[in-house]
Amino acid sequence: MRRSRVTSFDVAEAAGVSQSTVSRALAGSPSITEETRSRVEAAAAALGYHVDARAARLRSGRTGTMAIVVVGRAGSDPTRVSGFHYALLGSTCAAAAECGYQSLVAFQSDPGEFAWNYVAQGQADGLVVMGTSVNRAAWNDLLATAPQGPVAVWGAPFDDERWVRAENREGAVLAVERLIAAGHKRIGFLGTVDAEHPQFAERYEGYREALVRHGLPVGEPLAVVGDDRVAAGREAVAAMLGAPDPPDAIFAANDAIALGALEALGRTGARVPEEFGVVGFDGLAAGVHSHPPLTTIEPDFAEAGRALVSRICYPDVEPTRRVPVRLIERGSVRPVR
Amino acid sequence: MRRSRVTSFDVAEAAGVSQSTVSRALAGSPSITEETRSRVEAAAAALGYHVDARAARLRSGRTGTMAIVVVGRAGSDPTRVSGFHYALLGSTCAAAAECGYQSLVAFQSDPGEFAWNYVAQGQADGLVVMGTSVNRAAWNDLLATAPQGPVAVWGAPFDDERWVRAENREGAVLAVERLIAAGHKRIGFLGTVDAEHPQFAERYEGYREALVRHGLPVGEPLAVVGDDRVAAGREAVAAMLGAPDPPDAIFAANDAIALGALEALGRTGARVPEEFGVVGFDGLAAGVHSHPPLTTIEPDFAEAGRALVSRICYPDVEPTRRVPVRLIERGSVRPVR
DNA sequence: ATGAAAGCGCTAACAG
DNA sequence: CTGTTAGCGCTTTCAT
Repeated sequence: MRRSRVTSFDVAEAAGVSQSTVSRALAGSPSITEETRSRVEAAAAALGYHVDARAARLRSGRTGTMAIVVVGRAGSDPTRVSGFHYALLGSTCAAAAECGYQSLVAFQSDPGEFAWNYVAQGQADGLVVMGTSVNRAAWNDLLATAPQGPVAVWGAPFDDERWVRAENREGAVLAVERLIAAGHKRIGFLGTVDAEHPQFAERYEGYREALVRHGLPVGEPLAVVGDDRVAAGREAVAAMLGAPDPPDAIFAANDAIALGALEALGRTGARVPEEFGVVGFDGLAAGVHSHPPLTTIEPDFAEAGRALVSRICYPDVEPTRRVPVRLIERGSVRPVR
Repeated sequence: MRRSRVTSFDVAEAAGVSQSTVSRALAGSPSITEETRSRVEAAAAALGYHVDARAARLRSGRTGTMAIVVVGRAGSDPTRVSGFHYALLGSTCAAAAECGYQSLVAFQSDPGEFAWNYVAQGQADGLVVMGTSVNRAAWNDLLATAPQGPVAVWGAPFDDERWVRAENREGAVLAVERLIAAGHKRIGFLGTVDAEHPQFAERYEGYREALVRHGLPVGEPLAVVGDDRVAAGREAVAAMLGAPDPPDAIFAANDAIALGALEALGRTGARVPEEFGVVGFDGLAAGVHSHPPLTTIEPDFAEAGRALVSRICYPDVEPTRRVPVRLIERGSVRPVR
């Protein structure tokens, strides 16, 4: 006859204390003698006891869990989520663990699977949403639902008080100054700049700022069309090179676009980095193996995870909204002379 | 004065039914009139009521949650988890959602953070573990802990009854036959084959089988050393090319090794794919942007996720252990003449 | 520093 | 088909 679940009462009996003492001892309450605590811990270990999270959560009202939603492109499966968002997801889970939180993760891309009310359902204490800005339906649904509890957002195509972002402007300045240092004079910007792409707009701002500061011509942003950024980058580069007075370097609004650009450049026979420079943004792992390897601006992922998570773990402290970035030298810009 | 949480009693009162009817109606019990159900649903919506998962879980004993642990390399952060495991993680979360399960995910790489007893703690109904086989400490810890509840495993360096794997042998046959079709005669195998690498051993088996079948010479597996597979692949290829009678094509045990090999090959000036063929295994996204793009064997990720998850959702049905694979033609093998 | 008692909000067994 | 009732196992007052 199999005994039912070991409860804190069983441990209490074995340790010769009350059930509430067991609870306190195992929860690390300071008002428990070290001696009592170790007796309780020994009894718990002997019986193979584990606090039942279901009961603890019901009673305390907290869940110790963070809901993390990764928004993908409409109609696509999680396999095709960008490496950037995977890295950010990983860092966010790690940051949550640092705060003693678990991570409930959901990949959502299509209407019908959108769900944000994890807090209302008692599944989590807060919500982190990250993903591609191109999925308007998802972001609109998030806006319309107005989930309760603390929320932190990365990648939304709108400005509100909940976002966390990379230092996009500063990163763009780094990128462009690197190209300038390599001797490039006509530097183009690859990326759509409009209200739907606030991150790209910030990067364009930094691009402009750096060029103006150095007295170099500022190009119009060359819009990339389509949700497939790589393909978009490929096509945009073709358009750019076909125009009169083409650039001799480009700063791409992100690595996916830059990777597409690199491909197209390779096909036209442009010599990168000897004659043509390329810098991306995001720190994509795929850029390590591209030809040539992609020089890029990488946000500090660990800090990004912490910034997102701290809005939920520490809702009362002033939130960090900007995450520092750094230049990763790989091989798509020639060495500084 | 803020009212406390809306409960099923409030909904019951508003709908003029008993509390248990509310519970049944919202849980989709078939023994509820459609008329009653819609009245309850209307009341619930009007009050903004959501079933409290904490209470439901305590009472029912189930959690509707799957714990997914991603094992990384010792001392590394989640940012450096392989793209393969990210894709598998995504597919597993998606498969869990298909079964109506939530996914609690944890990245673990170092002793001190290992935790497998999610079921004992009432956090999940089962456990999926995936990750790199090189982290012996983690896998040993898993073995030693023997967590309760259903468990499914991908990537462990040992054989037991819980693993799920790709059709490694069949995939290797596909890879090697593709190289043979391209006219290659001396095909090498890049990867360590020993008890710690059961997946590589299976791939070597398929490699051997295909070559024997076609009457071609079977090479010894060329061990790759170090946990960084890319670097290992780079070095192994150098060794292979330095040996007498070097191969004119290689099948790498996985894409990371193949990517390293491609790099080293490029540096030595070998012309891939015109004179030298390379095929990898895993379907890594980074292989899309390598030079040349990497031809590879890709497991069906969606099926992999389902196979893992079904061990937890449907513990009574005969589990699927093998996941089908397919050849992804990219560009590292020349066209069939 | 510890014990006694209450009750979190729900599901499920049992009636009717 | 619906109502009544009894807990699930814990955390947290309130005592002592």
